[in-house]
Amino acid sequence: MVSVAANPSRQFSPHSRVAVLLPLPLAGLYDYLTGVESLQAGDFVAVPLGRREVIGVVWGEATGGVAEAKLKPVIRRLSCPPLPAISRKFIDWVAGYTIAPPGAVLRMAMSVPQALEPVRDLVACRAAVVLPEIKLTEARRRVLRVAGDLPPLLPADLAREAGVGPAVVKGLLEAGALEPVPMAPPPPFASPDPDHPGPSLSPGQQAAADHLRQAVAGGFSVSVIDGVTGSGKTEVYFEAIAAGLAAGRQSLVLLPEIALSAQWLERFRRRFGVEPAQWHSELSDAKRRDTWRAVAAGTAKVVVGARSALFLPYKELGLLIVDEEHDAGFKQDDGVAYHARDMAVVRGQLGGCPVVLASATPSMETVANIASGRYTRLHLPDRHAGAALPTMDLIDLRRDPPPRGFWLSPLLVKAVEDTLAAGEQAMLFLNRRGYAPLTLCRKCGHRLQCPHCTAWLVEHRGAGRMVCHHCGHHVRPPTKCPQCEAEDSFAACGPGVERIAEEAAHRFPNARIGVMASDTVTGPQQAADFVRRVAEHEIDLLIGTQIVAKGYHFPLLTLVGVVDADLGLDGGDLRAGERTHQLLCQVAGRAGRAERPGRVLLQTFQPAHPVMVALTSGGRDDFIEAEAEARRLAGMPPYGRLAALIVSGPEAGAVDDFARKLARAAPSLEGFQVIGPAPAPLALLRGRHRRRFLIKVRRDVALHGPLRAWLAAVPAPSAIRVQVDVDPYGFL
DNA sequence: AGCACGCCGACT
DNA sequence: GTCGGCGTGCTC
Repeated sequence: MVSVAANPSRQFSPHSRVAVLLPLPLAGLYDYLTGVESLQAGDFVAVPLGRREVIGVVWGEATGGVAEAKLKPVIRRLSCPPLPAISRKFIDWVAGYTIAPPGAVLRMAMSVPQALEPVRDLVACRAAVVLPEIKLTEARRRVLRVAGDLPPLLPADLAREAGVGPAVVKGLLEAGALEPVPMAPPPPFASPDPDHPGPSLSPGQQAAADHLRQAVAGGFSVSVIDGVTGSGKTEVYFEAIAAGLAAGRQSLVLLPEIALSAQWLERFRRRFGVEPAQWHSELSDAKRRDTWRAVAAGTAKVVVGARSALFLPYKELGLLIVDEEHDAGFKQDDGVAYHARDMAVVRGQLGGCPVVLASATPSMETVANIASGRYTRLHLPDRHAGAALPTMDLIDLRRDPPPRGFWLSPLLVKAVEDTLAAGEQAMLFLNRRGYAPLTLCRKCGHRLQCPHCTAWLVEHRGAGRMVCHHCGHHVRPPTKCPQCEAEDSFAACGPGVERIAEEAAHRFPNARIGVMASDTVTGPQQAADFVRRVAEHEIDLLIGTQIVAKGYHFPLLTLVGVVDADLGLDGGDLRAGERTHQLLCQVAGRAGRAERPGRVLLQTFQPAHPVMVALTSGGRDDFIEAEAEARRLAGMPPYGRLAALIVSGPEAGAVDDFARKLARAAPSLEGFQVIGPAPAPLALLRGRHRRRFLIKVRRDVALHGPLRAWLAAVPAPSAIRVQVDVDPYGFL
């Protein structure tokens, strides 16, 4: 099934055949006749498919497995630059590894169909010198006035400026009252200046930067910048980018939450004088199109983006950087299930260029790769500018519990009061959106549940809704219990950030409180605005979920209170301990980054848990060693390999039947263990019943071959979907 | 992924 | 009697 792109320079002469990869989840390549044009591998072509026209990519020689009479000719070759050979190899590799159809991977690389069409000459318009005889309506007058006052504008912009519909402008153009003027193409992405004066580096940073500069001059390598929050990892890898720029090659920086990293962009601008090209889901169509083209043309020298930026058609990528490499946001669970960090390493290998991973809390996978000598560790032990690491202390909730119906221990309340009294800022962290995670009836015990998922409905009091966090289903809070019909009998159980905000407003009546969660802060603009309000001290007490843990820097923030440090430890998840440790380290890093010392208080019921001990007695290495030992003994990643199969369908019975059939056909091989079927962690999701297999494979045993053969031997009925997740992370 | 074909309920 | 719901199947 893995199709390997043939000899990249291969030409396909007229009246022969080519294999074309279409950006669809089809099983393989489709053959076409070349027509009168000569083609080469990588060319974008329009081809007929059924009764529609689809754009695909010439992948190589025809596969020949289809009847002669079925072959149709290629319609035309697009004039855009061909998809580079490395991109094609990468797509094949990712498809093979993730057991996804290559076309599904190509689709990620072709997310901007408009970018493939020739650059359209934009035509602006200005008022004609000689006004022809036309009927002047009020709308037309406004347009002509604006056109006279402003430089030539695109018709759509002119209409907007004049406050009229586009038809008015069109009419004036046709009448000759406006005349078209050719407009300059959109400004190219400004080249970042490697010699722009930037901040000076500490000796430790300098040494790491020197190593990276050398790496950029060589071929494939993986370096890991391992440094506590505030140690200046970003400035170090900026020097690698500078070296890449000097060598005239492109660099890619992957961030887990690009849309929310206004502060990162600002740092980049300070170092290089301009903003980099950006790639994320909130870009406008026009911006996406221009960025895609600039990446393909090689004029976008530095791209910062979310994981999907990995699949852009770089002309000459010379460096990949994955910041916060431990972040679970790099794992895509739907569609093609891939981990952007791991695929970035593969992309570096295929392109023969260095890869840099950066984190304050490297993943167990990365730690293992450092230990085996595959990755080189660059350690930055100190916080920049001599700032001290925050002190971390536990609040034992068994000994110092909050009053009934409250969630903040008196010790934490006192600490917040002291901090606010000193004119500093505090943050309360709780990784749970909404008001309360569970609502039940006091009379009969009925719990409000999502009709489509195995999940409770979460009360969002601000929005006046009960929301399912898995499928988005929402209802107005019911007044009567759907089970026993008791009136006003509901009790909110447990806290979410909204409830903590309510408690904080009661405890700290004079504090200006701001809540930051993914449902209150949506989009880069709002995030930037919120960050500004905190930075300018318009907010005293910041209350937030995961989203506040990510890389923001607030000089006056000296206290972080973690409301529920145990959250995420239970659930039997393989990575629960690792993830909790990383998240809490990340959150702790928000405290006291300037000259003011920071303090972190962790509320826990399990003060003896290895994660809590590691956090408070500074034993990160001990924790990692213990975690690694446990994983090694259990044959779990990174010392063994996992794959997950999710079988899903609308009917529970049919899903079970098929899962049993799969189980009977499971390969029985030494070191290849099939566990399941079992109800998936979300046994019902979006109305689909789900069963899960876990495949646990020894490191020295092949995973892909047997897995592919197994799946091919048991074709799924059309109503049933089998999702494969190699190296699963979360719950899929 | 589209877009067909195909077979059962509420409309002109 | 038809319009149209979306289940199933194919596209070189």
